[in-house]
Amino acid sequence: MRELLLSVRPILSSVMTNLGIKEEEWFDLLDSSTDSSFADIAMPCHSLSKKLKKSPMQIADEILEGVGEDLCDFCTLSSINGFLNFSANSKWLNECLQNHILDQRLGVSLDEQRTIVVDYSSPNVAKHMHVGHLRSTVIGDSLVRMLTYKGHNVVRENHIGDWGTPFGMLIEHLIDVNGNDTINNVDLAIFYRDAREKFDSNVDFADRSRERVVKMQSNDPDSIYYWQMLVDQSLVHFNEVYQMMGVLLNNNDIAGESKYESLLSEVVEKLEEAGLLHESQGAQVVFPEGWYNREGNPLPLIIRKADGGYNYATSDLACIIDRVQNVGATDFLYVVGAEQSQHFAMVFEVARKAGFMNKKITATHVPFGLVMGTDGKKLASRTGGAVHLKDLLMEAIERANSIIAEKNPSLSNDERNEIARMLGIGAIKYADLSTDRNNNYTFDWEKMLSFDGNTAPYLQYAHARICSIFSKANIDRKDVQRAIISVSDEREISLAKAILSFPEYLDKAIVSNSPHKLATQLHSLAQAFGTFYEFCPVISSETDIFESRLALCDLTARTLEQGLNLLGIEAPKKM
RNA sequence: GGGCGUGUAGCAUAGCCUGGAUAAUGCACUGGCCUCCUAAGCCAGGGACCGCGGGUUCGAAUCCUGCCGCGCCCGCCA
Repeated sequence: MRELLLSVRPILSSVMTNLGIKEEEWFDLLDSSTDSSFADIAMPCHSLSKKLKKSPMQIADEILEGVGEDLCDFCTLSSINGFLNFSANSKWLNECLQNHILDQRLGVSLDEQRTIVVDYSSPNVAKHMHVGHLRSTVIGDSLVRMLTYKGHNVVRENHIGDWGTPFGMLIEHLIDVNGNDTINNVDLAIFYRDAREKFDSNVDFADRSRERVVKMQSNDPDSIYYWQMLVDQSLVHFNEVYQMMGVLLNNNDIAGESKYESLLSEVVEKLEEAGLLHESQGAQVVFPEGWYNREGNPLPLIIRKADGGYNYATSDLACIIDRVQNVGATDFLYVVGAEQSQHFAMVFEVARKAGFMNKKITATHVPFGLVMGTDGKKLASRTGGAVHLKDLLMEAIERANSIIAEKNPSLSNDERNEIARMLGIGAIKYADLSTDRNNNYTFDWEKMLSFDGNTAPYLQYAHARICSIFSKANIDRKDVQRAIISVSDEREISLAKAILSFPEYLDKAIVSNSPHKLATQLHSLAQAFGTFYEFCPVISSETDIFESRLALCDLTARTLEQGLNLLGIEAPKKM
C-alpha cells in the first residue's frame, strides 16, 4: 500500500508537527501493516512515548483526534494498543482502480534508464544444456524481462564456453569422424564423450589434440573452420532449448569466451601497470585483500597460468573492460550459482582496484542454490549424469499434456498441445522462481504440476477462468475499460488491494533481484480472485455491479498475465 | 581452520535488509460447499518454545554475539 502511504503522509505531517513530533521521528514508523486484518498501513507510537512522556495509546489517540476528518478521502483511521491504523476506503480504492484500468502499464512506473548487462545461461559448446543451466536461464530471463519493463536498456549476454583446451580434442575428433563438411544431427553428448574417451585412451590422439589447441589459439584458419562448425551446431541446440523454454536469448546475445580472447594480454598489461600483478609459483596472479587459503596464506586470483594459458578470471576481467568501454553499461548482473561467490567477489575487487570499473558502475553477483532431487541430493539422471534440459522440458510438457487430457477432454489436440507447453514450461519456471533463489530447491514433478497451491498452473487457472467469464458474457475486454468501478464487498476490496499492489512488489523484486517477491504477490492476487470468484457473481449481477466486477476481472487478468510474463510464463486463455 | 549461504507446524516455503500487534502461505490432515461465470476451485478447523544460549530494546523470527546442524567454496577447470 505504497500509494496510500504517500497520500497519507503529507496530511499527517501537519498534525505531527503540531504535536511536536519531528519528521525523522515518525516517517519510518508509518509503514505497511504487518497484519492486513488490522489495517493497510500502520504507525506504532511506542517509540514516541519516552519523548512525549505519554502512553503510546494516548499518543495514537491524540494523532487520531488531530487528523479528524482530514483523511476521509483516503482511509478510515483507528487506534488500538498504541497503533494508529489506516485502512484504505472504497472511495480511494475506486479512484485508484479507475486510473489503473486505463493504464497500459498497470501502475508500473518507468525507472531512470540505465544500461544493464545481464549475464546468464552460459552453456558449453559441444555439450548438451543440462539441469545445471536451468536456474541461471530461468532467473536471468525473468530479471531481463522485469528490468526491460521498468524501462532499462537491458543487454542480454550469454557467456558460452566456446574456447579452451577441450576444443583441441573436439576438433580432432570432428576431423576423425567426419571427413566432409557437415555435422548435422550429431548427438553432442555422445560426440563429447567419445572425444574425451579417445583423448584418455589414445596417446596419438591426445598429442594431436594438444597441437590443435595451439593451432586454434593462433587462429589457424582450418582449426577455426572446424571450431566454428562446432559452435554453430551447438547454437542450433541452444536455440532449440531456448525456444522451447520461451527464453529471450538468441544468437545476438552470444558473448562467448572466444570474444574476449584477444583482450586477455591487455588485461595482463593493465594489471601490471596498476602494480597489482605478482608472480607466484610460475603463475601471474593478483592478491586481493582479505582472502586467505586453507593455510592462511593470501589467496591469489590467477590471471595467467604457469603454462602461459589464461583462465576464466582473466576472461571475466576482459569482459568487464569490454562492457564498460564498448557496451557503455552501468550495471552488471551475473546470474551464476552461489558456489562462485568468492570468485566474483575477488574479480570485482580486482576490477575496481585496477580501475576497470569506477564507482558509478555496479557489479552484482546474483547467486542461486542447487537444484535438488526428491532424494535430497543434487538432481541427477538415473545413470548419475546431468539431466539434459531438453529431456526435462519435454517430460514437463508430456506430463502436463496427460493431466490436461484428463481434466478437460473437450479441448482439441492442437489446443491441448499448446496449453500443455505453457503449463509444463510454466510449472518448471515457477517452481524455480517462487522461492528465494538463495535456497536450494527441490525439483518435484508432483508438486510443480499438482495444479494446487503456489504453482504456475494455479495462477494460470485463475487467469483462464477470467477469460472464460468474458467469453461467456460475450464481452470484449477493451469495452470494460470505460466502466465505473465501485468496490464494496469485502472480497472486492481484497481483490482491489491485491491488484493495486502489483507495482510495489515488482519494484521490490527488482531491487533485490528476487523474482520470488513478484511471484508471491501474484499468488496472493490469484487467491484473492479465487475468493472473489466464489462469492461475487459477475454475469448474473445488476448492470452497475456487473460492469464494475467485469472491470475488476479485467484488471486481475491483465495483472496476472503481465506478472507471469515478467516471470517468463505464458497465461493461456483456456485450460 | 577460514569464507559465503542456510535453519520458521509432518513436509515445502514467505516474512529478516528497514524490529511493532494473535508469526503468514501452500501441500498433507479433518469437516463442509457443484440445479449457480471452469470443483484444476472455495469455506471452516487442528497443527510452530521461528536451530540453541546470551545481549540490545518499551518491544526480537527480524539487530548484535557465542555455539550447533546442513550446503557450497577456499591455487593454476569454468
